[in-house]
Amino acid sequence: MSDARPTLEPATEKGRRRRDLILQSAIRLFDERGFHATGIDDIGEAAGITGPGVYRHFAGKDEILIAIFDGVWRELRVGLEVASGQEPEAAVATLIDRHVAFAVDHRAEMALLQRQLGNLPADYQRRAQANRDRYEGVWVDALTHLRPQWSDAERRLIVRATLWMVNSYALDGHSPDPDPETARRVLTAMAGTSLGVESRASLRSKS
Amino acid sequence: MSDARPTLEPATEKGRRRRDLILQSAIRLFDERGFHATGIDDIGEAAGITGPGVYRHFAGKDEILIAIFDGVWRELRVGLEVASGQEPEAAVATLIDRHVAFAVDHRAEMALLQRQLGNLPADYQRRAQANRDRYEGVWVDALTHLRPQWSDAERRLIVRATLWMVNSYALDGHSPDPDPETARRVLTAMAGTSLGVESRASLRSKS
DNA sequence: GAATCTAGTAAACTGCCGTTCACATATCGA
DNA sequence: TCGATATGTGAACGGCAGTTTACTAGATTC
Repeated sequence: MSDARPTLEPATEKGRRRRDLILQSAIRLFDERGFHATGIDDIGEAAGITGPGVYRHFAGKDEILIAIFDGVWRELRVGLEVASGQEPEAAVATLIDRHVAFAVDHRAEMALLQRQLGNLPADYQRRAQANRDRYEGVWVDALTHLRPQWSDAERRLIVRATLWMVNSYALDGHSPDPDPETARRVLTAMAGTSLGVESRASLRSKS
Repeated sequence: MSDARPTLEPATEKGRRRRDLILQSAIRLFDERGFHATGIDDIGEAAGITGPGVYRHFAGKDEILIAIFDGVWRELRVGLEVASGQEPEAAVATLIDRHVAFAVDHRAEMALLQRQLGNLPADYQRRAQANRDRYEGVWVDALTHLRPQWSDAERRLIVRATLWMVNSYALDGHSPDPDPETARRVLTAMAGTSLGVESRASLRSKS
């Protein structure tokens, strides 16, 4: 028997490389043209194969976007772990630094996460929402120790507003591209101010 | 002869009402389910007619979204005009107040503008980009007088970040809904801080 | 009060696009 | 060397959803 459903876990080195190529191509194309405007054939072609070949690596178009999102969450979780051992003020500074760095260094992925989530089936959207709640929760908790005078709803609102603010760099077009270093510096300072952490704080903690 | 293309400008009062119904239904549905997940039949049904009936009022699905966007821009432009006669500091305060008010009072429309623009044809996206540049330009200009020490690229970056921050209220789900008044107050203060306008300033100017 | 225009319907059309199928090639362990 | 598995191709399929068409009922006008 030869045609029991294919594994979809890359078995060989070649398979791993192709899978990565597909993911990188999809990130670029989804970001440039949007999820629906990008065809499977486009993704395949950008990855050096034909459209149907993509199905050797992903069960469907949705799965590609899901894999991208999972990668983003995996990366963002690292920031949470680094911050988890620190005092509230240093923790917030770390969270900001990490998030800003990721948003600046991985524009397209961050933009996709904010814009294209609505294109996935509802059950995955719930999973993603749980990820987000957990991520924001850590920010809110750290802030709770720092600004107990704010209400819970206010802290949540402020954290969300701050995250969107930072993500703006990823979301906005690329017109008069501010160089990444400037963006990193300005956004870090703005986020610190928003959360009431003195910019001094966000400037010192280097990982 | 009876079938020269229909006008598409509402001719009767009934037509005007139906057109508005379609627009309001589409705003809600596009926001809840996304542009592609919402069918013409869904929109028609929500507006009390069948799918094809929508084509008596709009030339196509795209045109509905475009009409929504044009409405948003029309409304936002009013804020620009109000601010245009004022001194830089008051102008910025007015821009903030107006934008916050619109984002809080018209969550769905603002969310659509940020999220669903990518679903429209490229030539309309250019038109929308021009609208946005003009809108942001007024903010940047007012800020130029206020904070000449910042570079042009920095000002642009900061304005965009601030706008995304305010729009966060419209973009984020509705989970622990902070009441609109709190949101308005907090976001206005945060925006003022981001732009270096003392919150005192943003608190006084009431239209 | 016939002619005309508007608003609406049901049914059919159509093109796109994700997906599946049948088949080829190559890689590789035993 | 040989079977098994992984990877890839071209062609076809199938369904959804936006749109068009032909037709009807109501309103409006002269």
